[in-house]
This record gives sequence, C-alpha cells and structure tokens, in this order.
Amino acid sequence: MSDTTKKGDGTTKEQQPRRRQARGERRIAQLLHAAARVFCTTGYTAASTNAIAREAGVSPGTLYQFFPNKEAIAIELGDRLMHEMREAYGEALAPVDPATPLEEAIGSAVDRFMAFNTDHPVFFALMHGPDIPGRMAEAHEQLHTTVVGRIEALLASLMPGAAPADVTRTAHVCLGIYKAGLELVLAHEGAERAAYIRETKDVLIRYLEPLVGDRLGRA
Amino acid sequence: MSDTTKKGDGTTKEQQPRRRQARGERRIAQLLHAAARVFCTTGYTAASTNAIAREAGVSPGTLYQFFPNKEAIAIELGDRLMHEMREAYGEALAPVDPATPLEEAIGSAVDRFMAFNTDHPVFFALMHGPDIPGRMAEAHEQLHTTVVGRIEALLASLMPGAAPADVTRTAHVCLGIYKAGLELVLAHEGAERAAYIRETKDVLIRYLEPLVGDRLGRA
Amino acid sequence: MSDTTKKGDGTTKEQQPRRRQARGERRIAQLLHAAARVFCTTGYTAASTNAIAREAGVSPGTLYQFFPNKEAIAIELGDRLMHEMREAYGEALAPVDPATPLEEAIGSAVDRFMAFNTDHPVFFALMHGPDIPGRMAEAHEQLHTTVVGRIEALLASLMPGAAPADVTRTAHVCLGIYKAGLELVLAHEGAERAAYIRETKDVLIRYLEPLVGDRLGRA
Amino acid sequence: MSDTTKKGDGTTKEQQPRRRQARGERRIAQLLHAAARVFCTTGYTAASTNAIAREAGVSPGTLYQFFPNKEAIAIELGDRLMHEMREAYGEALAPVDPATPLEEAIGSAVDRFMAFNTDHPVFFALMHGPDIPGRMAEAHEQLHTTVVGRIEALLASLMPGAAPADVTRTAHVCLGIYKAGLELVLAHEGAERAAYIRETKDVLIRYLEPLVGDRLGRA
DNA sequence: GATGAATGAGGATTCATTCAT
DNA sequence: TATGAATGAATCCTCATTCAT
Repeated sequence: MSDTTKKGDGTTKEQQPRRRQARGERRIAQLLHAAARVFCTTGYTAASTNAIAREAGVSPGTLYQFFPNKEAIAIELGDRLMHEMREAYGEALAPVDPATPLEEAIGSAVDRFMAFNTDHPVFFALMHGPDIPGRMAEAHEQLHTTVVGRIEALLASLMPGAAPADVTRTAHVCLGIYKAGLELVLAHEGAERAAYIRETKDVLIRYLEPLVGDRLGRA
Repeated sequence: MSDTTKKGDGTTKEQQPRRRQARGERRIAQLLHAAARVFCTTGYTAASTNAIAREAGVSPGTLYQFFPNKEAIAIELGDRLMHEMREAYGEALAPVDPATPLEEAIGSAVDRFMAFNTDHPVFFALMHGPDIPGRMAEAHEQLHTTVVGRIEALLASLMPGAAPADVTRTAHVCLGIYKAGLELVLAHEGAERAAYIRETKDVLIRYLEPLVGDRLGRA
Repeated sequence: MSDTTKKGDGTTKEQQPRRRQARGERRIAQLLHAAARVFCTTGYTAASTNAIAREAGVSPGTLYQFFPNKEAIAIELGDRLMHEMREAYGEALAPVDPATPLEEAIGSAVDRFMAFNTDHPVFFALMHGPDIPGRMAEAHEQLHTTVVGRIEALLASLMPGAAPADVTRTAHVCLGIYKAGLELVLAHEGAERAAYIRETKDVLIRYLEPLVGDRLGRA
Repeated sequence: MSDTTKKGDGTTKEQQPRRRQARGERRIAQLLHAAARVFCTTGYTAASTNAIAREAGVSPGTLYQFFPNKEAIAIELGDRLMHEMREAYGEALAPVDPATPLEEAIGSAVDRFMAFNTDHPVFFALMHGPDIPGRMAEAHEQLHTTVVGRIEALLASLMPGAAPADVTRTAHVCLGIYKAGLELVLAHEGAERAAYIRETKDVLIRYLEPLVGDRLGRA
C-alpha cells in the first residue's frame, strides 16, 4: 500500500523498476496460483476470470493489468508448470541412457510425472484434450506442443533409426496414453490409484517395447 | 423405432396420436442432428441450447418442448447413438468366440468403432472426458457407464479367471486408450489417420495380450 | 449512513476504499430508488430486474454487481425503509405512555404511518400480502416479521396482562387492518383519502378499545 | 372419443348443438376446476395457462378454444364462484331483518363466508388485493365490484339514513377487513384459525356497531 | 498499479398465445 | 373440437472485458 507513495519526489526512477517488477512478480504468482486453484475446481472452460481474481483477493481490473485475457493466464501457467517440471524432474525428460532397461526408464518417468501431476492437478486441466479434435485452445496448444516435443526428444534416443514422422506419431500416442492414464489416476485414490499407475506403465511399456526392441539389454 | 411395442403389453394404447407425434418425432430427430453438429463444432460444454435451436432452424421454445435442458439432449443423443451402434455393429460388442485370435478380435472391433465414430463424430464430444477428473456431467456419465459395461462384458469373456475389479479397471484402461486413439484419429486424415488406427490397435493388443494369454491359439 | 462505526471496534478498517465505495453507495441508492418506482408501478411479483436496471439507467450487469437477485433488492429496500421510518417517526412505535388516551395514540400512529406510506408507496408493494396465504417471499417475510414485532412490542405495553399468543394475534390483526386501510387510502385522493384514514383509525380504535379497557383515562 | 364419429352421416345438425354445448360445458367446468387448483397452488400471477391445461388434462390449444386468455379464465371462475355463493348462502347477503342483533348478523355472515372461502380457497386468490393500489386486473375488478355491491346492499339496510358515499366507503372498509381476516384465517389451522375468525367478527362488529347504533335491540 | 464499477451480449429457460392438422 | 407443435419476446443471471478514479 505505501510502497511508492508519500515520498513526495517524482525522481526515484532508477530503483523503483526493481520494486515494481518484484511486486508485479508477486502479483502474477498470486494470480497464477489462484487460477490453478480455480481451474482445478471448475475446469478451464467453466473458470471465470472474476472467480480467479476473487480467489486471488484482487480486483478484476488488477488481473487484466497482468494478463490480457483468460487464455494468457492458462498459457503462462502452463509455461511455469513446464519450467517447474523441468527443474524438479529434468532428467526424467532427458535422453535416456541406452543401458537403462525400458521398464525402468518408463517406470521412473511415469512415476515422476504422475507424482508431479498429482501434486499439481492443474496440469490435467491444462492438458485436458480439446473439446473438438484437432482444434485446441491456444493455451492447450502451446503446452501440448512443448510436451510432445519433449517426448519426441526422449523417444528419438530410444528409437534411433525411426523416421521423424513415426517418432512424432509415437510421441502423440504416448502422450495420449499418459493423459488417459492420468485421468484415471486422478479419479481414484489409494490402492486403486496405484493400480492405475501400474496399468499406465504397462500400457506404455508394452506399446514401446517392440518399437525399441533392438536396445541393449532387451534383445 | 418401435412406437408401441416396447412394453410388450398387447393393449397398444396411443393409436390416434401416432400421426400427431410423427411431427414431433421428426423435430426431435432434427434437433438431435442439430445438437450433434453443434457439439462437434463447439464441444459439449460450449454448446448453447439457443445455438442448437438456431442450427435446427426452430425457436428456443420449440427445443424446450422436447427437451428439458441441454443435458437431456446429450443423454438422448447418446442413447440413440448407442442404439444405432448396437444395431449396426452389434456383434462387435458381443462376447468373443474363444477361437478368434486376439489381434483379429481387437482389430475388427477397433475398425468398427473407429468407422462408427468417424461417421458420427458426436460420439467423441459426448465421450470427451470430464473437465475435472471424477466429476462427469450426467450425459457423459450415462454414456460412459454404458460403454464401460459393454467393454467389461467383452473382457469378461477374454479374462475368465480375473477378479471383477481387475476387469473393471482393465475396461477403463481400454476405454481410455480408445478415446485417446480416437482423438488422434479424428485429428488427422488419410494415411496419417490410418496410421493412428493401426497404433491404437497395437496399443490395445499389446496391453491385453498378457492379460488373456491363456486363450486358444495364443499360448 | 454510518460507514465504519457499526461494529464499534476502534480499529476502523477500510479507510482508503471509502472514496471508491462512494460511487457504489450512490449506485445502490439509485438502484433502490429505481426498484421502488418499478415495484410501485408493476407490483413486486411482476417487477423484473431488467426493468429495474433500465429504470435506473444502468445495465443488468451493474444491478447484479450490487444485488444477487430481486429478492435481495426488496429486502434491502425494506430494511432501508424501516430505518428511515424509525428515524423519522421512531417514537410512534415506542411503547406508549399509559396516560395517553387510546384514540390519541392510535390516531397519531396511523397518521404518521399513513403519511410515511403515502410518501413511500413502495412500502405497500413490499407489505402486500403473499399470493398464497402462509407462503411469503423472503423479502415480504422479513419486513412483515419486523413490523409485526414492533406492533407486538407496542401492544404489549397496552395489554399488560395478555398472553403472548394473544398479543401476537392481535398484532397480526392490527397489521391486517392497517394494510387493508392503506390499500384503500392509496387508491383514493383528497377528501376521500382522508375519510379512509379516519375509518382506518376508527376500526383500530374500536377493535383495541375493549382489549385495553383497563388503561388509565379510559375506565 | 366416440361421441359424434363413425355415424357416417353428415346431417345430424339439430341434435348436435346440445351435445356440443354439453361437452363444451363439461370442458369449461373441467378447465375452471383445474384453474382453481393451480391458482390456489401458485397464486394467480404465477399460474401459467399451460399449467392449467396440463392440470385439466387437455392441450393448451383446447384451453384457448374456450377462453381467450388467462384473465378470462379468472373472470369466469369468479362469476361461477359468485353464483355458487349466492346459491349456497344467498340469504347471508340478503338485507338483514332489522330485528336481528348486529352481532348475530355479522357473526353468521362471517361464518358463512369463511366456510365458503375455506372450502373454495380460489376465492382468496381471485380477491387478493391488486399489486398496485387502485389498479386491479379485470378479473379481480369484476369480482371485487360484485362483492362490494352486495355488501353495499347489505349495509344499506343497516344504515338506512347514511349517504350513499358513506355506505360505499363502509362497504370497502368491511371488505378490506374481511380480506385481511381471511388471509390470516387461511394461513392458520385448527384453534388458531378459529381464533382469527373470532377476531375478524369482532373487528367488524365493533366497527359497524356505532354506525348502526340506532337499530332495534341495540339502543 | 490497483480498484471496483460498468458494460452488454449471451446463456438457459418460461410462457401466453397461435397454428396446422 | 382437440391436439400438440411452434413461436419469440421476456425472464433471470453470468462473464470477459474495459474504464474512471
């Protein structure tokens, strides 16, 4: 409230940008957290910007000072989520050591992602398939593209000889399987949830096994 | 389809109104077609009853003469879709002859369903996962339950010794895989689409193979 | 009227927003006036929120920024009316000096209320009996209860020995008489109106006389 | 169903009008009963013509074959109610034998009317004061006028010397008191209802006593 | 930056009434 | 007559977004 006021001079232009930005950052984080909560509670489509602002404890106007529209909130949220994911579980997305058995590679990757996604349920809301096949909202599109890219990179190291188109397709399929598994995981708890994690791994492993059959330790 | 026979009572009430109701029946069909188009264009959530009425070329009031709300439209649409599916591809959902190789069984089932679903893209809109895991709209719930039930029945014949809970879980996973595949299939065309159908089959086959390993012709 | 004092805590939060809220306060008043006009013109039941907004010269959305629904408008309007009434004619509802002759007490009370109600004809709309006996809308209920309570308090001082149930019943009857009289008063003008005020007083006086017969100055 | 059909001749034009009218009469009665039920349940304003038709088990179109609009239904209902009232309790509204004590006259009149009105709660819905003082709906207006006229006639015999304007005013006041009492009576049951009937009588008696003070047996 | 008021088009739904059959 | 389909304006209410302060 009294950050820049009551100083009586109009010349403090060198220091303030820092402050400003810091404050702005805090606001943005606050808004994104609120958005995450609202998206989780109501889903992306049903989430209203007013509700997000309310949840963040700020006015609608303030929200629009930082984001031009609802989409932008989701996009930024997705970006940050990806950053956070990379920081927390970076290696899970890194090219795999060819010596690692596929089961282990997939098992640990799924474990990490599932853990991240159950900790950050927004992810589901943002990855949630488009209402109309083929046409995704900007926000989803962006996140989706990024994620597919990472999976492609991962797969490239597993399927060295495959054509790019095949890698891309396989990546899409893997993501599809993962999202389907995630939905089921999030919809259950306890032992049942664990069972669905297990199933998701199995589906992926069995799907990929023949595609990467010529790897070390599997022949 | 059958106006007066459903209950099997030989009395056959409602003979005079048949002509009158014919118009209504047509309107209902027309409205459901319009709804299907709108659901496909905008997705279920974003579809508005006014848009459906407009698409059907009638006034909002007319829509509400036949359906109490959007939900009811989706439910009826789902019902009819299931009926149509059963009539057209009934045997695809029937218990499988144990002599059929799994690949063939799944291959033909996926072919049939994919064909049906590309012919009736609404199905995807109606099966489209809930915005929030666990909480589905009535319309989705109903269709989902029916479909899962059918898959369970199918699987029961493939996994004779399995615990019901496992069958249920497997059914959910299969449906998840299928929906993920369908989304990809609908998002592509031509050769790419065919490739995705191939992938979907592979995922399912490889996933189910070990679970039904004791079948004839597979040992 | 008093912005920050209601709760009596010396901390006086909300100092900065005062200016901001001033506009809102004005809008609320404006909306309530508009609502009063519309209620008087069309009656409470037939009044539409859009009509109220239009009358106030604002958009529907603005109305809903301040009131969640029609009911709330009526309730707030009733509250303000009661406040205003208490401030303007507070003593008319205060326990009566036992020395005052009944005629005078009732005469002056009716005069005051009639004056207030002809100045604020909304009151009638808000007090207007329920469409179905026994079932009142919240808005009416609230105002009704308050008013009956006041009358009970007044009567309690006039009928010291009476059972509470009798006092309550008498209060309801008095209010009924008053409302019936008010309807007639509002439906007429000039001399005829005055005559109806006279009649209303007479009805009340004659009804209450035997019930408070043991008062000073009347024996 | 088979009233005029399957006779194969188009010449039966003399007898049918009777039949027609008879059937029409039945329909009208049926609709009016339904309307009465709906008016009682929801109040006049909230009652919908569709609801009335449904309650009567006919289509909306049929309703409009007999009544041009909602108002007309209420008017006709009010008329019939008045007829029935006159037939059942005709003498209660007849000029009073000057020898009858006022208490008895009013007591029996109120008893009769209250009995009629609790038996026919529609009456309340139709007599229910206008939403806006002075402006009544046609239906109410008509019934109101008739009722006031009867009361005037009754009072004329009690207040032989009074000016017509005074009689009219007194009649309005009496009706107001009665309606207020009726509302309270209908809102309560059992002993409390009886008590309110008692109060209504008292109010009327005490109000009228001085106005008819020079009657036999009261001086 | 921050606030909260303001917008107005759009959503679901209802209803008195009319019309074709 | 009777039916039930059809209408379309009107209802309440929401929401993304903008604006004055």
